[in-house]
Amino acid sequence: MNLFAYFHDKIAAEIAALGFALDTSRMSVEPPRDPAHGDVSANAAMVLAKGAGMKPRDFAEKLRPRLAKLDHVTAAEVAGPGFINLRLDNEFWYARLAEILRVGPAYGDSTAGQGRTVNVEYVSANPTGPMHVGHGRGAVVGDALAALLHKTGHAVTREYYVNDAGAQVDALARSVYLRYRQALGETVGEIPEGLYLGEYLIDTGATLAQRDGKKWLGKPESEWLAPVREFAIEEMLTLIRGDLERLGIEFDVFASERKLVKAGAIEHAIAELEKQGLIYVGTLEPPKGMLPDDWEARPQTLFRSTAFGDDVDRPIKKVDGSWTYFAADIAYHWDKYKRGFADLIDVWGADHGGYVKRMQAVVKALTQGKAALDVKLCQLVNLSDGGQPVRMSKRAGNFVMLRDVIERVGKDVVRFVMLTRRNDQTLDFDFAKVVEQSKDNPVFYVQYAHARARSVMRLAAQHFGADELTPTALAHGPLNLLADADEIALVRHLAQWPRTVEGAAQMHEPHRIAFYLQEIAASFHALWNKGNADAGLRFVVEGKRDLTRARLALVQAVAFVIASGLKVIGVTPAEELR
RNA sequence: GCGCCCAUAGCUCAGAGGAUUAGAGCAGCCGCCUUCUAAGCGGCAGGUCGUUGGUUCGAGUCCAACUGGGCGCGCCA
Repeated sequence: MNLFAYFHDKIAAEIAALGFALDTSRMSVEPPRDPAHGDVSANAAMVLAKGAGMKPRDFAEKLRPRLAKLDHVTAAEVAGPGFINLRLDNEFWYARLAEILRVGPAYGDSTAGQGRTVNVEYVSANPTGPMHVGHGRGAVVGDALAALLHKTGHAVTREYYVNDAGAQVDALARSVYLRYRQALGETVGEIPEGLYLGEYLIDTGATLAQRDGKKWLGKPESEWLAPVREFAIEEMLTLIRGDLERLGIEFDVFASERKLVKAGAIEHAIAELEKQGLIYVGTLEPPKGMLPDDWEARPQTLFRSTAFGDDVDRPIKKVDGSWTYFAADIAYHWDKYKRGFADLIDVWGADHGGYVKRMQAVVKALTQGKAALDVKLCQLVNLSDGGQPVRMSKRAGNFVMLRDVIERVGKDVVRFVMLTRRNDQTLDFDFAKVVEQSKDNPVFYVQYAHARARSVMRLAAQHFGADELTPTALAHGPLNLLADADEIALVRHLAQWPRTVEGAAQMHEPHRIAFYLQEIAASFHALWNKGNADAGLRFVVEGKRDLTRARLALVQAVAFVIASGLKVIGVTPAEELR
């Protein structure tokens, strides 16, 4: 259970019992910043005193005795401008420990989402080549966020938008055709401007040659473009699917832009906007200060996104009359809404930052404000190897492929490291550092804590029967023998897991999970080391079976919470490290 | 020029509008292995939370302006 939500309800009930009909939704119940102030801190008095016609401290004093009588509360104190701080007895923490053992890695699961439908769209890399490291960051952030929302009781759909229409896939088809001719013995020379240079396309061209033989040689583009394009997209998606599989990511939906276009979804969406008077033909002001060389004023078909907070209205048609990418994205987001999603989340690269406002504007317009779109922008990943920057150039086609990174450091390392920074901070990824086995490496540090916990349990198995070490047996053990202040402190910390999960889910910030796990690992390593200094504080104490069982309960709970967190991140907990 | 993101210890970064004392890690200094993994732990030292205003009982957190950095800026996706 989220103990802070629990006490929020308790406190709200006591306020009601005092005869006040006040809105307690603004009241926060949190851990105090300074643990010396207690276990639970409520700002009720400051938020509610005005409504009750009282001074905050007077209100707090009136409420205090009632809270002091709540179960497991040993003290209620009024502090500062009117905080009410509660201290809880050890029994409460033993109950939390037993709870963790009872539910195992499902600890932290919550119904906060109330089954709300959420669509998390991430990766959505163009089907023009394998995934690179930047895609990897978005992939991990999106996937962990989806897992987090699932854990908090949302109905989550993981979705990948395939940009299989438009100029890029035409360029892909031409690039593959070139490699196809090459595979059949032609000399193609320099790859022309605008085509893809990636060496992976050599294989694709060869595969096409193998499948179709000389069928397309010497034919006009109008004949081969469509079939080659279809073939190439499928090949690229196979590559991408392979990359995702290596990362352990599985999508529920691959949404095809081409299918949407074919079904006339763009026309429908634009017609809807037109009905609302949000489409017009006009001429935009040139961007100030940075004028494109070939700029000339011309009338365009525009979406009035300024009506919803955007800076300028946005074109939905190109000069040749075809739809812009934005127009397709309008249709796509409306489609998501019509499929029943009230909450939309897009995970994009930071270079798409300029599109956030217009997309949110569209979602507002098409759903009459009933759907919310949150866009998580992921900053760059700076690759280095032992401190030496790894330079990438898309132009030269030598960008570092995600699969190579996974092959070198492993899926678990990639996933964890991608969450060691907020999504909107640039991330340094050093090949040498992330596989280092030291406390400087957060992945290792957390894995080591889990492995240590498992190691203790294995050792304990030599002294106890298997039936004595099951989580249930441990939960029913003499937990009250846990008396060391650091042991209780660790239980407290573990008991914050549900709140951490709910907070991270609500704020759409999966990195918080990685940070929390590092804290738990640190607490556990510290406790472990107290056993080095004082043998009486070791987890397994010769001749003290009851005390040992109580401590094993704590050790098992640590393992469960770390496993619970790693599951959100998509990392396999290590049983041992070699 | 405009928009978005960012600015917290020497470095890399956390920080849900709250309390006399803003936290980690690294680097620095001093310590801890006869041991369940020392692949670890403890301690010391280190801060005008970019600047200036504003809102509030209260601001690292919210608002505005400014300074500095990243990303982007009509018919690419």
